[in-house]
Amino acid sequence: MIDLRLLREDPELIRASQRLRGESTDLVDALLRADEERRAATQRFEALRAEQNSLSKQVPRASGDEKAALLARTKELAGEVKAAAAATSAADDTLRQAQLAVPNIVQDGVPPGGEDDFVVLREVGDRPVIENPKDHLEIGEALKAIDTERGAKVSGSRFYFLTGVGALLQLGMLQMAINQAVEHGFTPSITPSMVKPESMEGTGFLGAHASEVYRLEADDLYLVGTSEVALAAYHASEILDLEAGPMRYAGWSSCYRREAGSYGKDVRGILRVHQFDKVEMFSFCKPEQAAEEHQKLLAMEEEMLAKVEIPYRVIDVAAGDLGSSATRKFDCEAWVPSQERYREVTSTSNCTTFQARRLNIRYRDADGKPQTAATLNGTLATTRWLIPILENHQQPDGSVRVPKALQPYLGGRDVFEPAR
RNA sequence: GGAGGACUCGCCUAGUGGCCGAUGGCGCCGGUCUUGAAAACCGGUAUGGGGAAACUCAUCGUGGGUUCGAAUCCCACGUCCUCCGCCA
Repeated sequence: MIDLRLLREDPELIRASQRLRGESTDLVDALLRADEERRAATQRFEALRAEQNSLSKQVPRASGDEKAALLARTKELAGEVKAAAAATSAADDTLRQAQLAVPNIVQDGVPPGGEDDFVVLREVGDRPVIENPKDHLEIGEALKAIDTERGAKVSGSRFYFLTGVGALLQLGMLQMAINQAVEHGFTPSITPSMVKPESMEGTGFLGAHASEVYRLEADDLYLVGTSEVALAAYHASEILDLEAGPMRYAGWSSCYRREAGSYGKDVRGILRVHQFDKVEMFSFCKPEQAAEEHQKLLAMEEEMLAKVEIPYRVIDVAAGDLGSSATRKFDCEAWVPSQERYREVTSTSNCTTFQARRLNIRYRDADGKPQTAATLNGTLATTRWLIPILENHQQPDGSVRVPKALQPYLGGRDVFEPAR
C-alpha cells in the first residue's frame, strides 16, 4: 500500500510512477477521491459520536423531565451514529480497495517499459563450449536424477520426481544456500507452506496474481508460492527493533504455483513446475537502508551462483514488469546451453514500505516513534537451478561435473556418472 | 470429534453497565542522591485516525448484537490450556 500522506502531498510523483509502469493514472485520482471521502465521513461520524458521548455522560446525573428529554435525544442520536459509522466503514473499505489497486512507486533509475525493456547490468562467467548440448531432462534421465514421466503419472503435468543424485543434488544445494545465509547472519527458517488468507493478502499475492495461487477451499488456506509470504507475515503487526541493523531470514520451503495461463510454455523438464523447493532471503530494515540492503541480497545471490559455477547475467527489471510490491527488482539469469539463452534463476525485490504497510510492520525511529519498516526479498537457490547446473557442467561422455563448492555437500563426489 | 477453562496496555495483574484508555507490580526511560554504580526516592512510559490548533474519535482476542451508554451483558468465530475419544 502506498503512503496516503505522500499521496496527498505529491500525487504527481505517483502519477509519474504509474506512467513508467505503463499503468493508468486514473487509479491515483480514484485513490485521492476515496481518501477525501473517507476523511469527510470520519469527521461526520466523529462529531456525532462526540455529542453522543457527552450527552450519555449527563444521563446518570439528570432526573425527571430533564432526563426524559436527554434520553429522547440520545436515542435519536444512537440511530444517527449507527448510520454514520456504517458510512465510515464503507468509506474505509472503498479507500482500502483503491489503495490496494495502486502499485509501489518505481525507484529512480528503473528502466521504463515492459518485460523486454530490462537493462543488462553485467554478464559474469564464461559460457562453456559444448557441442550439441543435451538439455537438463535428457541429462537428468540418464543420471536417473529427474523423472517427469512418473511425476505426470502420479500427479499430472508439471510434476516430477527427483531421485538418486537428483535428490541429493537439490538437498546439497539448498543446504549450501542455508549455510551461506547463516554465515552472513541470516536466521535460517523452515516456514509453513500453508497460510491464512490475510497472510497471502498482506504480502500482495492475491492481487494480480491470484490465479497463480492454490487455495484449499475446505480449510480456507493457501499454498504459498514462496516462503516470502510466511516470512513477511512472520512479523506482521509487530514493532521491530532495527537499531542493530536489518533483521534477516533465510526461509526453506516447498513452493506451489498453479502456472495458470502458461499452457504449452516451458513444458519440458523442470523449468516451470507446480511444486519446487527454495531457499529465500527476507530482510526487514529501515527505509533509508533498503537500497543498500537490496545490493546485499543481490551480492548473496551472485555469491551462490559463483559457487555453482554458472555463467549468468544480472538484469535491472523494467518498470512495467516489477509486480505491484517492488520499487526495483534485479534478476539473475543463468545461461542454459540447450536453449542458448539466459533464464531467470533468482529475483530480488525492494518493496520499501509497501508490503510492510499492509502487514503493519514497524520499527522505532530515533525519536522512539513507530514508523513503517521496509522489506526486501531475494532467491538464494531453487529447484530450477538444477537446470543450469546439469547443463553447464555436462561432459561429452554424459557425466556431469560437480562444482567444487558443492562437493562437500555430496559426500565429496566430483562427478555424476550416467546410470547403467 | 466431544466436555470444560482462559484471552485486558512489553510481562504479570485490578476491573461484573456510566466516575475506565483502563488499577497495581515488574521491566524500560529520565531525574535526585553518589567519585562511579547499586539501593532509595521523584517523574514518565500503548497504538492508530481526524484537525492549523485547542481538541476529538477509535481500540480491553476478532466480528456482530442488546443499551441513551459495554472491558463489563448476549451470540458467533479465533487462539491457547486441561480432560475424554480417535489417529500417528
